[in-house]
Amino acid sequence: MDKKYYITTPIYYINDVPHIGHAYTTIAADIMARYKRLLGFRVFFLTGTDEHGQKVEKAAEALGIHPREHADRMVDRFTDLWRVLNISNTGFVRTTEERHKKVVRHIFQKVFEKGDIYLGEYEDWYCVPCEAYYTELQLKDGACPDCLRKPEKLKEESFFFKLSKYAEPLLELLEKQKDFILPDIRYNEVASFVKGGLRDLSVSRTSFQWGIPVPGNERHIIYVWFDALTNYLTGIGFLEDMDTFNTFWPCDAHLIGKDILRFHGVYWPSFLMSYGLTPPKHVVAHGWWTIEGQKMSKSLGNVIDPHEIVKTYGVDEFRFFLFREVPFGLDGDFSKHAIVHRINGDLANDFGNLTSRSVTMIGKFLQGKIERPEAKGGMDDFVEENTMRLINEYQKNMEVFAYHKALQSIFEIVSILNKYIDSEAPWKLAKEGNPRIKTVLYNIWNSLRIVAVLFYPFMPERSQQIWKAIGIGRSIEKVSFDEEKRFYLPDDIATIDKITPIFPRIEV
RNA sequence: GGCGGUGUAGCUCAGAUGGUUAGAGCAUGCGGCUCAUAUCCGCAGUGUCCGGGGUUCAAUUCCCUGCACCGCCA
Repeated sequence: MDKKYYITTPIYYINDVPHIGHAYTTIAADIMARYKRLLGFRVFFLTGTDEHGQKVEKAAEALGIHPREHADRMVDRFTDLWRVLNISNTGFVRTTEERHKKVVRHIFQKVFEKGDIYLGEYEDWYCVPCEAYYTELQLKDGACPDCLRKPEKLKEESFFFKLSKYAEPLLELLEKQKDFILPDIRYNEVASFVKGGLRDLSVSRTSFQWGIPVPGNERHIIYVWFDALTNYLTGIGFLEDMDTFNTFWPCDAHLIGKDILRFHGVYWPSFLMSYGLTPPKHVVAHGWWTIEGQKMSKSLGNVIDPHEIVKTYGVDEFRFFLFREVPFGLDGDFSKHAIVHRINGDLANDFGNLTSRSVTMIGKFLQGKIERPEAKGGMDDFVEENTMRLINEYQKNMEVFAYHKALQSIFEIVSILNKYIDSEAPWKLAKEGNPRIKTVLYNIWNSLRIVAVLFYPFMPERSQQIWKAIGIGRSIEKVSFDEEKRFYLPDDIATIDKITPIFPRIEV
């Protein structure tokens, strides 16, 4: 059976400058995409940009240009960053593309014909910067409860989606797919929201023009979330290329920030059920990053440009830090001290130094040639057994996006290897002319090769460098995980010599 | 206000269907090695396991209550 995997990031709103939060979600998706490819899956990895809405319209107006032109300028900021961060997406949707508008109109039309969308009227307060609607009660002293800016009062004719009709089906979905929402801590949040009763959702606006008009009633623009969520269908060829679409739908995982959980955990599956498509398998919500202990905000001026971090610390180091530092799902704090600490402690001292000492010993004691083991003893079996055990742990954790735990498993192997080197003291075996030196270095070489594979989804470039350093010429991204997760002796290893540190210490 | 969660070593956290010495990483102190990026390895710790009450032979682990913090909703 053909193994396939479909993973998405949200489409990012082009009015924001890409920051650590965007990078985080996208790297998280990239890690899974790379991991699944190693396992032999056909992966579709989709990201994109959300380009409609009042905010874009107003920004363009302020610049005196057409919103489309504004969007064209802004979208590069995202694609540039993805290139810098080594994002391996296979698709990219812009909501202004014709193929997308076609899909949105189609879905809207069908859902309307089914009777799940009807014309009504509502009165609400709308906060333009937040793109959010509030009832009179939700306002805080007449201001937006989120950003405290003054909202606009709206009384409009609007199309409504019969969300209320889907409370029961949603509860059934949540009951049937206990892992629909990941991590667990977010599950109740969605469940209790649904249990609290759902009111019908306004899915059109007449207050601005920049968007996709409602079919048959062009005065109305389709609500940004109805428009945006639908990108997950567009991206894999819905309507245009149904073969591809049918291969990859239903989606395996939508990665999102916790702030848009409701849209993905409640609205999106409802839209899909109404249209008649299977809801996604998982919605994975992660936490937020603070910067040096403070909430990220434009007014504080502490929004960090990911380009800067990459320039200072390196792409892989940045990718690594984000998932090593914080349990996936929880909030985290980004600070210079923390990233330097992680790089020096985990990467330079523990892992990098392990690589250096291993490579050097193979060069010195075996003249750069790994050989088949002859005699066993000491901790030899312990190393192989535990490497195998920890590979399993790693895989279990990767499957549920517990990246931090997966990384912990890798570092347990690293730690075992450092202890192993110490207890077996290859330099002594060499001096004694003990043949077990071959066994010990064979084991170290094998574990190290595997560790590089395990690290690969997180640090693709560094992993490749390590493979090269231990004499493997193959491209690490093309290997089969199952082939590599065993101890063996390939016949095409290059001579192994010295290396310059792969993760140099950062002196402070 | 309603629902849910959390509160364990200096810091970040793990953990026990209740039962002998409650764990890991980081940070701190001491010792060892020399293959290695002044890296690595070993040892040493310290804890009213949030407060109060209850169930029990026995609770930090279960129940109730209080406090603090967090999330979602209104």
